[in-house]
Amino acid sequence: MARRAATLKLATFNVNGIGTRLPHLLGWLEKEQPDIVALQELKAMDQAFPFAEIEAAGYGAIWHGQRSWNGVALLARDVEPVESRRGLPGDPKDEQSRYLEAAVHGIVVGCLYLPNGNPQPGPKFDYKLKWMARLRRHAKTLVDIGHPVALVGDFNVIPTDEDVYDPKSWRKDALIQPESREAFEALLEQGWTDALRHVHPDERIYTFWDYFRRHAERDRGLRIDHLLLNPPLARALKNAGVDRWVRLQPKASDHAPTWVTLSRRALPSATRTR
DNA sequence: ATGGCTGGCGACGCCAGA
Repeated sequence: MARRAATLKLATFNVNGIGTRLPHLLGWLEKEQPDIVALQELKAMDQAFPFAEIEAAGYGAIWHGQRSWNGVALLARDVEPVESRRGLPGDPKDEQSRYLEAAVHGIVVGCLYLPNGNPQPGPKFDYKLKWMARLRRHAKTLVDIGHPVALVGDFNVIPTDEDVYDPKSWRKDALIQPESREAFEALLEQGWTDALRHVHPDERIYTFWDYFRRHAERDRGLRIDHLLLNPPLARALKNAGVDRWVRLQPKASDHAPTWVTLSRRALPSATRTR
């Protein structure tokens, strides 16, 4: 029997259309073997989610689709995620599929697709800021529960000028506005660790490159996909990175899978025994 | 300062993304 790896790999990947990107997703799962995966921008209704192919790859899954836009999912190697929440609390009229939460391998994982907010100013930017306020309220209930929690996904926020190849060219964009950054900062101040920045404090490291001017090949990108860890989970953090090779493939998503590895020994025993 | 690419939708151009 194969010995279990000492680390657990948790990743987030905005696929920009699960239909078009299924071959990329399956190729990446096969090569990198993540244990937990949060997906965003399925751009597909529930019945179009390719569960058979994902299950054949060795993953259990839950998903929350939507016609044309949005859509989030959680995958777990060898097990079924145990859903704890579908939709962000705080606005019963919000119809957009942007939040899904589950217990997976002993960790509570919130998968989120934060609104883009462009153009700003305007109603879409207002929606973004309101959504971030709701996320902060919900995150506050999770950060101190004394159990490992991760909030991961496409946050659509460039936290600092070190997280963008050219801040000037993004000056008017919703992703870089002071209000967006302050809301993200306020979230971190609850006690969350920005895992990628924690592991790489001084490096330029991007998770998104737009489709223009060969920006991916020239590594002119943004860091907007984040993995936030609460204190019990941050203690288990071993490494973090971006699978940029996925972005350099033909017909790729504009985002790359972004991940952390976690020491199983530093996690509660439930994650080590079955 | 602007436009450049891409996916989904549903029938060729439009909306949304970031």
